Amino acid sequence: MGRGKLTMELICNERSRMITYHKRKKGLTKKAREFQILCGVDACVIILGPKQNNHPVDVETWPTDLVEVRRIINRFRSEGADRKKTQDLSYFFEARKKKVDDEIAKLRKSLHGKQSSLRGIIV
Amino acid sequence: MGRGKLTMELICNERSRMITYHKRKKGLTKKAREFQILCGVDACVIILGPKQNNHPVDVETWPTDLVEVRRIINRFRSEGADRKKTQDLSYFFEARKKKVDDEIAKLRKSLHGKQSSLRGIIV
DNA sequence: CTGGCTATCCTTAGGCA
DNA sequence: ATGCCTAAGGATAGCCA
Repeated sequence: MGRGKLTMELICNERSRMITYHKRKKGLTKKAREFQILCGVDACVIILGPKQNNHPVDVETWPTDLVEVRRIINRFRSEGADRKKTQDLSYFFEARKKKVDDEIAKLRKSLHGKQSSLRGIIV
Repeated sequence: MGRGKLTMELICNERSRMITYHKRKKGLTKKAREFQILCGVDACVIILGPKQNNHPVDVETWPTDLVEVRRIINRFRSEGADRKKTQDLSYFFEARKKKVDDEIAKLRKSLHGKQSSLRGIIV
């Protein structure tokens, strides 16, 4: 954009990169805001800026209200994870592991005093 | 944009809203991708679509890899919260309270046997 | 709905003060 | 760094097939 096309790769010149960082950070959050308003949906953007010497990392979010950000993350964690269960392997395995853990816990509980019968069985 | 300006408010017509939803969702994630590549930063977008009858909520993220999304959320939780300590009131007060509590604890400890000198002073 | 098309508006890279 | 300016390229609302 601007005066001349930009190849889609990391901007080498640090000064240009920082300027573009600030400009596009603003543009991205603006788009998120418009998207949310126009379409009436929850949209959340989290930006973790470049590491700078003697500065904490620049953090920017949309919405700016961290309570809102957390709310959307929580919705994502529950509804999003649910939605993607069959697509995302790690979630799948996490869910399966939990199920197995719960089963084991239940067994342990109901088997008090029956330990002998479990000799040689890994529980 | 497009043919004519758009007022920044919820699009009433449901059909138009859905079309715009899909178009802008694509645009937003593209911007996030470009931003990440050009500037070499962690950027994460979470979109929770409109509720539809007989459909689970449409969830879209950038990056599409949920492991990456979680990594960025975790970075945000740790570094982000840290960064905003001085901006976010709840964090600010939490931090201040802790500091005061620590001071009080320290005082109490070092003043064993000197209680009389604190008579009338709230500690 | 799904996928182009395009007139218009928007974003922004590079300059400059 | 900090903030405007502007030309070019990008995004997209409304249409149409």
